[in-house]
Amino acid sequence: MERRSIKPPLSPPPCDISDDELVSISVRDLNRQLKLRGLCREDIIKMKQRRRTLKNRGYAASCRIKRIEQKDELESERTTEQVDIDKFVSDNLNMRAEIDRLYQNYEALKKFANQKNIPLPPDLEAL
Amino acid sequence: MERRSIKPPLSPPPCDISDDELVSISVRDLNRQLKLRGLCREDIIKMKQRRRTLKNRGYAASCRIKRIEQKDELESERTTEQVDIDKFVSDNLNMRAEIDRLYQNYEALKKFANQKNIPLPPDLEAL
DNA sequence: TTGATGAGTTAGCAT
DNA sequence: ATGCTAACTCATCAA
Repeated sequence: MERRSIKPPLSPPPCDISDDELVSISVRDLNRQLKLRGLCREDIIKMKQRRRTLKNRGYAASCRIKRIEQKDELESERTTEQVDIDKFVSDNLNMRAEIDRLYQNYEALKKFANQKNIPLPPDLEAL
Repeated sequence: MERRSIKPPLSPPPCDISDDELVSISVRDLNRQLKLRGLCREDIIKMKQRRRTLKNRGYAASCRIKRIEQKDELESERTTEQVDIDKFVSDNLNMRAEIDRLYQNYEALKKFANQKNIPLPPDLEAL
């Protein structure tokens, strides 16, 4: 799966600065080093390009990681919502049962009153 | 954003077969064409490699599209679930109100019975 | 051989 | 200059 352990394929360094150093060093310090080692203009350009490529390698990696994280986040949000929905469904069933129970009780009371010929005040006749 | 209109960067064809032809032609027909045109072994290998690369270009594109589609799907599922949840929240509020209303009515009836000194059968005393 | 995918390179945009 | 991302190439794995 992993083609290069972490960075093989790049032209060999024209001098002895390692990849890790090269990407982390500041532009200022890099220029100083290059001048110090007395590299020719060509090598300086190559070095700068190598630095840019190494940086890009890192950016590409972050970009991939970010994509994966966003996908994972979406998936976990979806899972959470699914759990919430299940809870709501269950709550709804319980409440429907509760409504039914209360309604039955209420009707039973009215029926009881009717059998006993007890007139109910109008505001208690409502469904 | 789009660096190459759809396929520019590949060594120029060693003969006049276009990229589109090359990717769509069958291996069998390709071999026939190559023999017919009398290409040397080197060019044949190059041609095969160009074909493979063109194919890979297409695979990479499908892969990208697939990723985007999966993400879109996840997002739209999430949106749907969010709508469902909103509906459940609203339903729950309504049912809670309904339960409260029925409970108040029921209590009012019991209170009425109490005021009139009407004994209720035990099964109608329940909350 | 074909198709899919991770990693790396490059072009081009935006800051 | 720096960071990001789409498109591409290549290596590698599975079928």
